[in-house]
Amino acid sequence: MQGLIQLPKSTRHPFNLYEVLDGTQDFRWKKLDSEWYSGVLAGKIIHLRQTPDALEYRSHINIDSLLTSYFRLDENMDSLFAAVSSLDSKIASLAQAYPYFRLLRQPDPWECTVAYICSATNSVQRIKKKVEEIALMLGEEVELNGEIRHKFPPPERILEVGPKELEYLRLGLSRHKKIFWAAQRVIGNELDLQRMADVDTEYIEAKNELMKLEGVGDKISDCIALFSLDKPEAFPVDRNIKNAIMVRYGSSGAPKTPRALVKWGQQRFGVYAGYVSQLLFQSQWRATN
DNA sequence: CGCCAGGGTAGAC
DNA sequence: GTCTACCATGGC
Repeated sequence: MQGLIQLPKSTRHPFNLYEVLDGTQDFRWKKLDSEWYSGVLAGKIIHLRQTPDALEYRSHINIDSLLTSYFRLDENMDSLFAAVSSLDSKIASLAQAYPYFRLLRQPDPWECTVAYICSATNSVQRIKKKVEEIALMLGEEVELNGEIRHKFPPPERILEVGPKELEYLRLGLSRHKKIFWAAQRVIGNELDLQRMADVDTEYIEAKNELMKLEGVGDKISDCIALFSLDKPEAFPVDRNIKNAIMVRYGSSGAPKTPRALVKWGQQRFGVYAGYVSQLLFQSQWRATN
């Protein structure tokens, strides 16, 4: 079927599909041609393009609510940025410099967890390649308009095939074992990702639970919490964020150790910390790519 | 060939 | 609490 979703009318922060999907948060989007993108979201294959005032999709079922949630189309970016801008003038100018900025709400915390375990010490291109290879090898096939993609394999599937199978993918840093152990914890109910995504589960509890996984420390747990668990106070700090902060605030305006930077960001930006982290990342990313 | 990338970890202090 | 060598792989 085809679907059409009217886009929110914001002049300051208009929606731009191509800017958003070119971002580095969700690794499974592919360009089909000059207009259409292909993705696999919540186990559904989706084709997407933007018309002047709407988001157009092809899929097997109605995914209006899935896409509205994913792109946070019900969120008013103007008032969000007005609120952050009032806290900090440097962030205010970043919001102006990156009007197409969007924070995605990824529907599958398991996929997000595996993807970000793969992200450590890897380039975006390589993460995309490896995540796609995991889906290709172990995920169920899905088809739309002649295009074949694969769902991201659930933890059950990882457990079923064991770590050996993943080893062939050469994920590096013993990640085949880390992903297998993560699947074990999820299936054994030691880690309840659905509960972590619940609004009643505090950010800090979700983060502590995630950090019990091998290969998940401060930065990656914050990425998972921010991107797929709806915890906006998460403030992932990597080299890009650190550099972006150093450039703007200097050594006297901000701390230098990663741990202290997390605390600094969260105290300064509160429930907007995650948005600010992504904005800072964006600026650094665009400057070096 | 060797060097580097760069987040997490264990072990050092 | 902080510092550092190491991890596995691929790009250069």
